[in-house]
Amino acid sequence: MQEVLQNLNKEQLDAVLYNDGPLLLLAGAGTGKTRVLTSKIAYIIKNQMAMPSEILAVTFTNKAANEMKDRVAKMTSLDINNMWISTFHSIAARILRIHGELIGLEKDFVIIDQDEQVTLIKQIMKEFGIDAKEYSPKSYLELISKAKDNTRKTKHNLYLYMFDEVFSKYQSKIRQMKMCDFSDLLLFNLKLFTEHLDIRKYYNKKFKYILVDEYQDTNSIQHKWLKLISGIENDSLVKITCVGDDDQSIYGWRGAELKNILTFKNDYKKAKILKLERNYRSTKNILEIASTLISNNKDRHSKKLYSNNDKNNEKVKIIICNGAKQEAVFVANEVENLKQNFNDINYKDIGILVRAGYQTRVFEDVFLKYAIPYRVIGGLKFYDRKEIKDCIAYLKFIANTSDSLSFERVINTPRRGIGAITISKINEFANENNLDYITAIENLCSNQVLKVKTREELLIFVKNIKEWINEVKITSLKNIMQIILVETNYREFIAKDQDIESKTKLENIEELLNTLNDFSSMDEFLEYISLVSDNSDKVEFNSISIMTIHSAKGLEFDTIFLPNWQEGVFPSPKSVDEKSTIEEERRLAYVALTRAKNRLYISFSKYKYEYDDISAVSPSRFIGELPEKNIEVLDISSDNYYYDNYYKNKSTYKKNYISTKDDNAKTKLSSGLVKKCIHKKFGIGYIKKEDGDKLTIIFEKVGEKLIMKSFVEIL
DNA sequence: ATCTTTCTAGTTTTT
DNA sequence: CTAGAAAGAT
Repeated sequence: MQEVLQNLNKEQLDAVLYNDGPLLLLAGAGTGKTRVLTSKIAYIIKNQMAMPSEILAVTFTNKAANEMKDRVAKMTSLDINNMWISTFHSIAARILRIHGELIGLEKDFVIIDQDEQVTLIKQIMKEFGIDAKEYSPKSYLELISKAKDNTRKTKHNLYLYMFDEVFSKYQSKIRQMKMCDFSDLLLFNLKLFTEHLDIRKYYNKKFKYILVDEYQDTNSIQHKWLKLISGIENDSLVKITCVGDDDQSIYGWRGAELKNILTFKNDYKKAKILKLERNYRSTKNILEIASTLISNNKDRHSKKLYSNNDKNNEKVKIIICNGAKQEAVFVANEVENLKQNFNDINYKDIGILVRAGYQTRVFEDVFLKYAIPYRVIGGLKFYDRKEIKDCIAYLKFIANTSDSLSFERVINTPRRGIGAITISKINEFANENNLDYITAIENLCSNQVLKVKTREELLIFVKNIKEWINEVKITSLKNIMQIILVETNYREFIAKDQDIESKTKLENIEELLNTLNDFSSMDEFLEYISLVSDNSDKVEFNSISIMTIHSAKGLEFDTIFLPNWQEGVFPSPKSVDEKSTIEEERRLAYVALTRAKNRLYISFSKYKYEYDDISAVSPSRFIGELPEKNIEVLDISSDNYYYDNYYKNKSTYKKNYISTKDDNAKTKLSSGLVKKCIHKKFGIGYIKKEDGDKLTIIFEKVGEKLIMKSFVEIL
């Protein structure tokens, strides 16, 4: 028992030991909230206050859930598979798989992904004759999820042409395809719990302790769901522990309601409120600028974070740059400087956090040229790649031949000579007669409506699908995928585009096959990719992490770079008019600042270079809110070392840009390599051997590769 | 039906 | 400038 409680401070210990009723734990950034949660679970189990299966721990991300599982497993050496530690959505899905049929849900419902949602909305807009230029499909989707995620029927302040019609069509279509979107998972849970009291009571009784992470991010459905599953209506001393930090609430745009955490006592009248205020992560300078910044917000619980960390108390650096490119070059150079001057700093200790996804690109460009290893976290996910989606669409269609989205993806990939007209005929016929696609095609082909060639192709397709449907019952997922790939000539279809990307695509497909090995059933796999799959790489290699601030929440790095702190970027222009959203932007800034342990760099540009146009921009208002005594300003905006006429003469710049790096590169260069080159994907390399139009190149990042001459630029 | 070219609109954050 | 969509050509 002692080892579970070891290394906890007084505040943390109090939080772990309080188990008499509802508890709200306000845990500031870096105060060890995950430690408290995991220690609490371990304590409850070791003390035999509950069985592992009687504990429910809810998180927002898979990353958080996995981390919690790992830590609990280490502390208790128990099988964590018995425990309900996962995201809101996974738990909701799990419950629906068991009881969904009671409320008319199919046992094998599929979760719709984002791309599919967009496709579907586009389809519906077309049906209603809504111009996609005038109204974006995304705006409909946004409003739909807003409407769904809000249990209170507040009227939305945004009106869209024919929104109600689009909404109800969307809903009926996804139900027709046996699909649920993310909001549905929780909505159906609410339905289940309200219509079937016995089920609700079963879960109230089953879960003796409920723990909720990042409570400030709950939306109104999740809030209601928690009240139902915890059984608060019948028991004012229900054992629920909610951990959160109102200052880190950054998902308001997704429906999160800050008031859930601010007015916790309204829901749980007997609640105890505890605070964690000792920060173990950051230096005093970092903590002070973060605290000062966030104190400009009005909507918050008051709290005072403090730190005893005196080591390496460098001031926070503000870098004034000329443009986005220069900011990236500065970071690249500074990274190398740090690595040279401090032995304990490595690429993996460095994080670059940006406001929006598109900002990562400049860094990718520059790091590739500098041969600095990096990875973009949360960017393009494995399962979002075209080739992978194609493969999965085949699997999904086999599992559900009413799935129109997978059908449309699959029917003419690879090319079968089935075009838009044939597809819409099939669609129409299927809809009118309420048939699945296979039956619809068979019926259509039995008369003479379609051309002979089209008919032949369609019948082959149908025959294949039927075979695969049978085979999937008797063989492994990997095998069926392999069969599909061979019989559709999918690999050849990919390989015929002879670009370098086709090779990686083929590799991705092999990777998918490997992954399929881990699953015994289709359902399990589909659930995994839509809810559980983590987009972070499994192999953790030593590289700089580049990501959005949103996806950095919960993480920490020795050194953090925060680029592009300009008005018009951060705060995001879409949020400057409303007070509530500007406070959320400030919280986002607070999250960004508090990720840093020892070193923090904030930079901004004086100019933006956009669409071949230059305009002046001003620094973010948040920079003006930082206390001067904790910062140090460095203006490099006129420094040629970083700038080098790039915008006046691209080619000159490119050469200078590489040459500034040459001295470093030479030291890395093993002897015998002569000609230097750049590859779009692999970065800097040295040509070892030339054989006709093929080159053997040793890349700094990825090692030796055989590459076509035309794919590299020789310097 | 498919491949090629011209045009045009555009950058928040995600389970 | 660039991705994606519409129009044009085969």
